[in-house]
Amino acid sequence: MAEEKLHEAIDAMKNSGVRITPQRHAILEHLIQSMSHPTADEIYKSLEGKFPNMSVATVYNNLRVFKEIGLVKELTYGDSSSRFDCVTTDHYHIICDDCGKIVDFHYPGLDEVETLAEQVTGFRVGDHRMEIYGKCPDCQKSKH
Amino acid sequence: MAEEKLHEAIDAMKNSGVRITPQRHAILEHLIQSMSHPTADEIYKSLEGKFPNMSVATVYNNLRVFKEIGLVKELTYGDSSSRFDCVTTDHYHIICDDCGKIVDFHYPGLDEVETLAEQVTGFRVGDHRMEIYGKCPDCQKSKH
DNA sequence: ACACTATTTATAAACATTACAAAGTAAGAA
DNA sequence: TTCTTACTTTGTAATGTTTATAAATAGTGT
Repeated sequence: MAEEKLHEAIDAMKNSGVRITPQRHAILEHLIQSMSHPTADEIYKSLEGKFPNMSVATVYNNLRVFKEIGLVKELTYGDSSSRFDCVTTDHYHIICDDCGKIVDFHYPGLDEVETLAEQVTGFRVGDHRMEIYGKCPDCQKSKH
Repeated sequence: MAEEKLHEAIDAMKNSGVRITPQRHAILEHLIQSMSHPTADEIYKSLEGKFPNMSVATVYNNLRVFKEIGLVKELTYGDSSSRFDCVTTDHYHIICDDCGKIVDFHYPGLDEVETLAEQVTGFRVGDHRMEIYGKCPDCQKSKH
């Protein structure tokens, strides 16, 4: 499953003429395997073991490359640092206001919204993002 | 119209026990009158004339206060700096991938999505945000 | 294996945002 | 009105993320 996605991603890179380096391989693998939505720094730290000499710049560079190919999406919430999410299936995120937990949330998609937006604004729409905010079950229990 | 909104905002501040300073008044006024979605720095610069001694910190401090009262929303896109939007009526934003222009876009709201999200994830939902991305009419013409 | 070019690395720089302490001021009480 | 107190502002320094740069390195097609 994860193997499969990794191969697909590598194929996408080949098709885009992007070189496959060990660092890129590892960053992608981490993004696919980790169920979380890591920051650039978290990725950097978690690969320190395998790549003691890897630079933070490499992480940022490659996340940008992945974004440009469309393999990865950047999530900019209120916090200081961006989070990165492997684009696999269409899904949205629901975020806890208290503890910051991010949970994937599948929804049919909002094609009608995109269509209406095109008509109203004259834009040619390519994409959209949505996040839902609330209080996760754990934080609801600990009502302080 | 703008006058009215300003008064409402000031009342909201009074009710929350937040002091009304000239700086806060000016920042709010600017946010309401400007049809754009300014960054903290843009607000700071545009008030240089009236408040030559105002600190950037004041702008940030007060934007945080306004956010806490619910008068203002912070918009974090891919760019480096956040943008701030006066909460008036429910609306979404459509953003040009090329030139970064932000256009307001009214839509009935996505209550069903919130409801479904509650059921699926167990969160208690409070809010959501959505942005649509595309190419604005101007940038469509100048096909480079 | 070679050559060409993209990529990595290390470091410094840029940038937005926050922290802090001292000076100033809004707002209610006397 | 004046006083008092706690909240705000200011100026500056610090923090933290992200980008720029140049030299060293390593993929990839031939």
